[in-house]
Amino acid sequence: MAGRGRPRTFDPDDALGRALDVFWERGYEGTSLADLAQAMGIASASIYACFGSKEDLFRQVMALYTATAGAPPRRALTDTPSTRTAIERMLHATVDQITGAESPHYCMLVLAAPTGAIENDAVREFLAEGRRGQRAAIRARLERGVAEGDLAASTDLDALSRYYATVVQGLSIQARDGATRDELEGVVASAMAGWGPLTARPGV
Amino acid sequence: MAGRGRPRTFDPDDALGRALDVFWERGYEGTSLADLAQAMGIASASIYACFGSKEDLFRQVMALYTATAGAPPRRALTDTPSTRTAIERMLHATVDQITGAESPHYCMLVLAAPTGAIENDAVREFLAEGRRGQRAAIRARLERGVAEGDLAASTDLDALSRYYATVVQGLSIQARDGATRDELEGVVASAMAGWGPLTARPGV
DNA sequence: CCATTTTTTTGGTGATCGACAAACAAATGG
DNA sequence: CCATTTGTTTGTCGATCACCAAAAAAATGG
Repeated sequence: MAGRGRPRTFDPDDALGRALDVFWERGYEGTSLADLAQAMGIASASIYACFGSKEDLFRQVMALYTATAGAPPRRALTDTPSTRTAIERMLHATVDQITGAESPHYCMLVLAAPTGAIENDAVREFLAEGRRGQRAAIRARLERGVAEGDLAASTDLDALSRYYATVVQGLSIQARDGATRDELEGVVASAMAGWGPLTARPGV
Repeated sequence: MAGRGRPRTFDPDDALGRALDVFWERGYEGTSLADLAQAMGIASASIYACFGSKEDLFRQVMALYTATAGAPPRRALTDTPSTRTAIERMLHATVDQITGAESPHYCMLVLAAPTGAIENDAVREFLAEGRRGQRAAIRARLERGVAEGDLAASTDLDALSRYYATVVQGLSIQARDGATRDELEGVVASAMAGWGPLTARPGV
């Protein structure tokens, strides 16, 4: 085993983690290959040999990001029995994530590349697809609530899921602007205040 | 009057409007001076002579943006007697603004430069300051509601203003991802559903 | 030892970035 | 007509962009 040629002098997983740090701090377009090469401790030619283009590397970085930073909110959504509590815990997990001391205060899916040069359209669409996935996950959880009799069948799942997706994404802007964890908990509490009116059986 | 030297061959206000279009489409870092020069119909040297650096131009563009695109939500906030209706109309005006056919579907204050290279920190802070102004305007309107007896004095104005600012900013992501006007109206309605619980006098 | 395979190192590609200097053009004041 | 002032045109600056070719290095199989 172990292949034939010259062995790698770096750990690709470790290098990917360092690339994540840089992309997280500066966004997609704000990060240059020189930045990446320095942070990853390898020459840019090695980046191309191991990860492909800058865009390829970014997609692999986002896969790592989704698997790590994205896990807690996703788990809160699926692992909580009560639908209402599932949404609430998902929001709290999001706040936790974007106010941590270890990393920049925003969700990469939301702010790593919302605008930019035309040539990077594919990257923006890639992230937009991820965000649509966020909303789809929320909607799926609400559907499950209806199926389990936890939520009135008359609930407007489109509106409700989009509403909470909007809050999740707005939180990143707030955190980026310096809002504290406590302040964002207040936002979450406010966002949950509408749960009763929004899920009540109409006309009953 | 009319100065001494050679007269300008272009209208600065018109050129500023064209610069706004480009910055709006591609964000701050995604827009190059070549893009601007072409859209404004003048050489880049003329841009420097008339507007200063790229950053200077962007600040003037944002002043124009705030005065035009930013006016309807701002007016809805101040010109509506009922506090609740003022917030609601502000949200509707925002949805109107970011789903218009004439311009990209997002608020520049929110998405023109949320992340990017370190050298553009000043621009990001400039926009962050504008966003904090958004929330301050909402808060000021709520304070007025309290002063006018329209809102219970016990209302948590910090949390409430931050909550609606979060929704306003989240709407830009939703619109950018293709949400229709009707879908965003549903988000606004959902966001307003919490108004009653959030403004009720506690323990009464 | 040698051929093969794979990675690293080195160095540089053309393109584009924001910004500006110098030369030229068009107006006014005298 | 001429000096002055201001704007435009032209050309280009050094830096940086994403990307890659060529050569050298380090492993394996025979």
